[in-house]
Amino acid sequence: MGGIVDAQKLFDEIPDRDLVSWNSFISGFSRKGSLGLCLDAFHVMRKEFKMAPNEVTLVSIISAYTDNAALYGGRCFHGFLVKNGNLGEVKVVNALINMYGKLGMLDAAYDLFCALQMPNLVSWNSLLVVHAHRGLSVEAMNIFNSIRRDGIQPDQATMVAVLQGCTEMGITQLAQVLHGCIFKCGFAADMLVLTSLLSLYAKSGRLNVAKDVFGGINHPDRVAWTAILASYAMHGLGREAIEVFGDMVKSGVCPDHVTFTHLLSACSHAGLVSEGREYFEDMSAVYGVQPQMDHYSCMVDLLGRSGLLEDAYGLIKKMPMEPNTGVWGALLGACRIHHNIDLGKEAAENLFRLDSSDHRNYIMLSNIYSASGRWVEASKIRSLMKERHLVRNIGYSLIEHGNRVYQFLVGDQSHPDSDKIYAKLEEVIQKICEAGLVRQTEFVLHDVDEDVKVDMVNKHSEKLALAFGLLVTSNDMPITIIKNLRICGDCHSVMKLVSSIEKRTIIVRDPKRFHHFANGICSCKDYCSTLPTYVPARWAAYKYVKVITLHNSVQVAVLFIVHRASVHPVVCEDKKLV
DNA sequence: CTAGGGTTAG
Repeated sequence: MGGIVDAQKLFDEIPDRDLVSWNSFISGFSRKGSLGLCLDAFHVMRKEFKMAPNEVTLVSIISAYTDNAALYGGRCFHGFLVKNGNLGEVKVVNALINMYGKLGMLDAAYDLFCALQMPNLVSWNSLLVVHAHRGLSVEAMNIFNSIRRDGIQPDQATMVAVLQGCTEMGITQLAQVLHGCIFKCGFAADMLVLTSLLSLYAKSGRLNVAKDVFGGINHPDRVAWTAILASYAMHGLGREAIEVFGDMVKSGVCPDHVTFTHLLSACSHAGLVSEGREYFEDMSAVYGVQPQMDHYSCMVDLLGRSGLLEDAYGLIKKMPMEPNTGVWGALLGACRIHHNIDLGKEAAENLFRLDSSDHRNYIMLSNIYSASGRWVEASKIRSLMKERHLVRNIGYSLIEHGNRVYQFLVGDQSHPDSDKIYAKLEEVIQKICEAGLVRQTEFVLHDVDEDVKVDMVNKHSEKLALAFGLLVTSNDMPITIIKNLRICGDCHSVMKLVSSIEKRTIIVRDPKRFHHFANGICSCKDYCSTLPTYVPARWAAYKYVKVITLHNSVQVAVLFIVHRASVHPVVCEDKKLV
């Protein structure tokens, strides 16, 4: 809409047409997210005022490309910079590293970094952050190691990024080593770093250690309080999360929208419907936080899970904004639990309308149909999925033993002791079947015989990891399994029974939360998923998972050599030992 | 130029 004219008119009102004015003008547009105006101003500045940009100008423009996810334009601009010899300034290259990293071109980011004569700490951090944000834990650790090996003193941003990068793996040993680094590098009293650390511990299954780290923070702020509250919620301790909320308010720290998201989710998973309703009312009335889309999702989830499907639906109808996929997804999930096909269909239709590229939406609807024996409809959805090339992917489970992390895929036979693992699994399953295990196979999407279904379910990666854990760990240690998918209903029942029959504590982290199994019950109060194992889209970016998808018999072990408070993870790819 | 906490369908 006449961008150049607007930009010029606006600029005419500024008295000093020097570089500083131009830069503040351009960075203003950049911050507001208007890439078009940003470029118009740049054009006018160069062509009409014959002004040469400096690094501030260029960084603002690159940021605008990044924020607008304009990869093509960004690459052209990169070419323009090369042509004009503008890449001498480290800040400009750092901005480009950030742009490529955020827009998914990690190789380009890496190449730019390597071409730098003198990378500064921000260059390193940018490279680290883009890998950490993609969940590339091993790469993030390698970058962190390089920083330490080069004798560079990491700063707050480095520490935060490496801690975030490791959360995806949820490896306790890694958290402990990084904890050591934090002390060694002088961040023992840094609230931002400690907040990330407690979050990492919580996500590695060590809620108690997370609690200790939180206890060591002087005057925790809103974010730190929210992090510990979220940790309790994630571990299924709804009542405790509510207590934390009370303590937070008592200590004079104001909750914000993120705090309420976790609080409502805690109420939902603890089945505390009336408390959740109260907090939903209070958040705007008492704390001045207006409910956003996420809070409506949480409320729909809370009401829906507890069986109040009509209330949940009523809330959706009353929402002041157009419900998004999250809200409909929460309703659909509730419909699955309570077998409400009509409402579930409406939710699924809305999901299709809003996003027909997400394979989860197909699975959910297909699942609703197959759960009620409507195989024709279920198979229609499945073929639609196939038609649209929405492929299913592989699930895996990680388990620590010694200094190694073992990864099991669905039906994995690559472990050298695979025979023993399968034998142990069979023995355990037989034992718990005798104890009355009811197999849950309704989430198998294929219309096959019951015993085939049981066979498919028996090979789930978490069951293999569990059998491995039973074989190699001592009886007094909990078995901790990290999964890339939600745990399925059958595995969930198996874990519960094994915990009571074998008298073991089993901890399973799925992408959303923890399940603590002990004495035949689970901390999630059975609000678990009952879905087949599909990899969510974001996992497709994982390099080491990709390797496995290509060669099914590759065993990946991440080996950590702990060496003077620095970690050197090495990915070993041992071919299957036949 | 990097920069803490993130739930809800899987």
